[in-house]
Amino acid sequence: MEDRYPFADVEQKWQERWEQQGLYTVEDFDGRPKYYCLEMFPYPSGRLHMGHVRNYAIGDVVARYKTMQGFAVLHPMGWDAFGLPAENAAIKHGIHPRDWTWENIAFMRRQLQQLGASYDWRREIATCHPGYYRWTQWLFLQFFHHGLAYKKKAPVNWCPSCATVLANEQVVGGACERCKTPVTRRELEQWFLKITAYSQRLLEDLAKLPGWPEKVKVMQENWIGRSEGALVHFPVPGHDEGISVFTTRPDTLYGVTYMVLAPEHPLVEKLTAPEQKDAVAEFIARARDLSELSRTAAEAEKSGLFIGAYCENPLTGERVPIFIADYVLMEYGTGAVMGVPAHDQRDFEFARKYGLPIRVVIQPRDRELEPETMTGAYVDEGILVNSGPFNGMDNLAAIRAITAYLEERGWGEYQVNYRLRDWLISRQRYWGAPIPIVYCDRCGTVPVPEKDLPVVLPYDVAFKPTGQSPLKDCPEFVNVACPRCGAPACRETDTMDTFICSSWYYFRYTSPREENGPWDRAKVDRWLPVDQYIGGVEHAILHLLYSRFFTKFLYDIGLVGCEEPFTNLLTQGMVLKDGAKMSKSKGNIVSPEEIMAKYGADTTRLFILFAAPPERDLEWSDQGVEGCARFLNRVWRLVNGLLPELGEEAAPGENLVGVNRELRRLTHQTIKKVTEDIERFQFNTAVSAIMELVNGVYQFCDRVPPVDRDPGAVREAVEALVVLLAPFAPHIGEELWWRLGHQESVHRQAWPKYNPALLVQERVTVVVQINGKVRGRVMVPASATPEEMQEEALREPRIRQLLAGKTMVKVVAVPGRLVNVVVK
RNA sequence: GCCGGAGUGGCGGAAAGGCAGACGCACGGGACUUAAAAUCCCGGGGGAGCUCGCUCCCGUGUGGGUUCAAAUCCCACCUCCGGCACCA
Repeated sequence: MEDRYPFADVEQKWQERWEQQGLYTVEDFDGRPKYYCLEMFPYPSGRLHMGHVRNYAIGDVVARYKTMQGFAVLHPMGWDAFGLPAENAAIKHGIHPRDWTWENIAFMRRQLQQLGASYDWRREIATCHPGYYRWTQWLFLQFFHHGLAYKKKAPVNWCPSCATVLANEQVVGGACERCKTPVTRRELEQWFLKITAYSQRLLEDLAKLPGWPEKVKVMQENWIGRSEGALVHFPVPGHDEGISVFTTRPDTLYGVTYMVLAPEHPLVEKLTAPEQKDAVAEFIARARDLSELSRTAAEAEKSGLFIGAYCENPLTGERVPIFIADYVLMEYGTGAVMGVPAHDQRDFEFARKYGLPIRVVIQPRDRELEPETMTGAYVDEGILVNSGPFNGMDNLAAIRAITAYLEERGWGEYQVNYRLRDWLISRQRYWGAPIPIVYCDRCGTVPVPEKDLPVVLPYDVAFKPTGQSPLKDCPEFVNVACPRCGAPACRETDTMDTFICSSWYYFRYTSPREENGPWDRAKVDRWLPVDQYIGGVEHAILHLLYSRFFTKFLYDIGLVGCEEPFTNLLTQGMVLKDGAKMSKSKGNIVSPEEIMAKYGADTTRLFILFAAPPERDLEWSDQGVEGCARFLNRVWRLVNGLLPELGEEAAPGENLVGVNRELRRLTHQTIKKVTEDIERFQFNTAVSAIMELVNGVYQFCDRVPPVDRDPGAVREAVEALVVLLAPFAPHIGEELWWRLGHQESVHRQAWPKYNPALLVQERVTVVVQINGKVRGRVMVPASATPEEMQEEALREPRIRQLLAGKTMVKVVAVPGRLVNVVVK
């Protein structure tokens, strides 16, 4: 008999058969309730890494489990196929991005099939396919027609190494997310999507997502960064235009002793006094040269410069000196900040450095602040002083009162401000979806008509990171007749940020080959929203926020019926080796190919699911993998060894007692545990429970001679084992299922149900505690009442001995668990 | 600085207020074998006592609290990880 599971043969055999049978194809309308299980699609970088394996192993368990529960499960896979690495490969290795990408896709698709993942490959999509990006372009035009795609000249984050613009989201700590080069600033004409129009809804609707991890919701909340306050207008004597500032603390308005503008603020040039012009110009030049990194670097000294001009505090008519300082950001608020040194730490430091007055306008209730002796700003609550008509008012009340006062006089208004900025989508790159816009001298900016989509990427293009799109050097692409007037015109040569492509792919899976629109509405309504989305936490902000934005927009224009795309979200942890993320530079990469070649897909999957709960980081262990291989061999031997005595289908005997009854109890207990654990995504403990079942059946066989075994009870245990294991280790599950005499895939079986009556034990051991410490245990009938348990516990000689001479204060008895005797 | 999350044996981890350490890895002992591998069985939190069966004490980052009972709940603190960060 084979004593080793021949994984290579078994895996290949079943993968071929599953494909022939179309085991994983799902029809759109088949009467079953739907379940949409989605894993984040990969960038086709070349080959799978362990993070992918983890992601797709988790998704596969969920998809198989839900299928066995009777759902029609949509479980698709595709490729986030546009992006920079393809172009870098072109530059480095002289291979065309398109060819490179399609080769990678072919290789990685093969790897996913080898993993045994249950995808409906008929629904495969790739964002770089014209049949897909045609609709990416079409969706861009919908944004355009609704005024949510616009072009403006803007200071942008520029990566000198990648020679491209980066979205704010792609700048991490002042450096390029991809290559870590410090980001600099440039002024360019760029396309934007107006995500800020959805700030409030993106924030509010987080409350409608109870199935998302708190962590992710908080990260999005911080990213959107809502703050409430007032917009206050400070007139500048001698000028028509005043300075507007946003403040969250209008209650401190009487404490303003200076004003600061961002160096880029348009008013700086107009307001600067003649004698300060040179100094200001020098200051601005220095600020511009500083990269974003050093400018925002930690607690850098705040430097500023008086521009020789004054504005007026609208509440007091007081003269307020105007500074420029690089700590004020043009991108946030109005690019101007009022300085209240007494009640803002940053302003306090700035005022001390430049000798500006500090005026206390909020006094704490328990002491008196003196500007001369203060060592820091007072930012807590208190009572207003030095604040004209508002003296004596509680500062929280004063926020509202002063805002109302400003509004009455037209000096300001209540305002909500967001940190979120519009989404810059232009990329000066080749390998992306072309922005479907034509520039005509006569007609201006003209959208490409829908009938002319897709705007196809030309194949013959030179790849040089020049800072402008390689498409600029491609006359066949650039030169086009204006769609409106027919005159010679030029195409937009920038391509779209790849995050656009991945913001709507989950809709496309429902109708992947649809030609009359981005999707078939009935199919989107059938499948969406995604019931379970699974992927890395690194997408907590970017991808997930953009996808939510797209969905809300599409809902508003009537193209989809849901406002949130992903009902439940599981963010998996990283795969670590020696405590660190696997990376080339650390040389700690474990390749899935090698592991799968050595141990097979089932062992690889099993280990990765068993080693840690899915949300936590997972420490790779070669010995742990070895242990999982050993376990599958153990299952293999157990089931094959029992085959001869199992015979035909047989129901477990009625009213079994003793060991056979105990075996049935173990079987049903395991079904219960595994079901509950999968429901809450505790795959590691689900696998443990299956291991315990295997250990239990081995022990049963060891202790009970064949004549005493109930064949039905044994068959029940073995079949439960195989069926419960199947979502985790689909190949060995299938093979053993057929060996057990079945003629239909294990993956089409109904998920087993446990019988509660069989879980009940006649007698249970309960712990007896004295003052909370375990001092003994007694056997009682499972149905024993607290009183009976107490009686039984107090009859126990050892307990009586320990209680001798003590006064019993009270006794707590928890049925089936314990008796606790409290004594003095 | 602000916001999250986590700290449990040699290791990965388990315990949804009720026997801390399931399951697995590593380790030790035994069986099988000429031998090894594979496999199977048994044993492991720390300390102390002893009639060798068991008994007692201490143990879930630290200190306090709630409770008959706390890894779990509350308060304070320490450490590590993640996110945001001159946000006005």
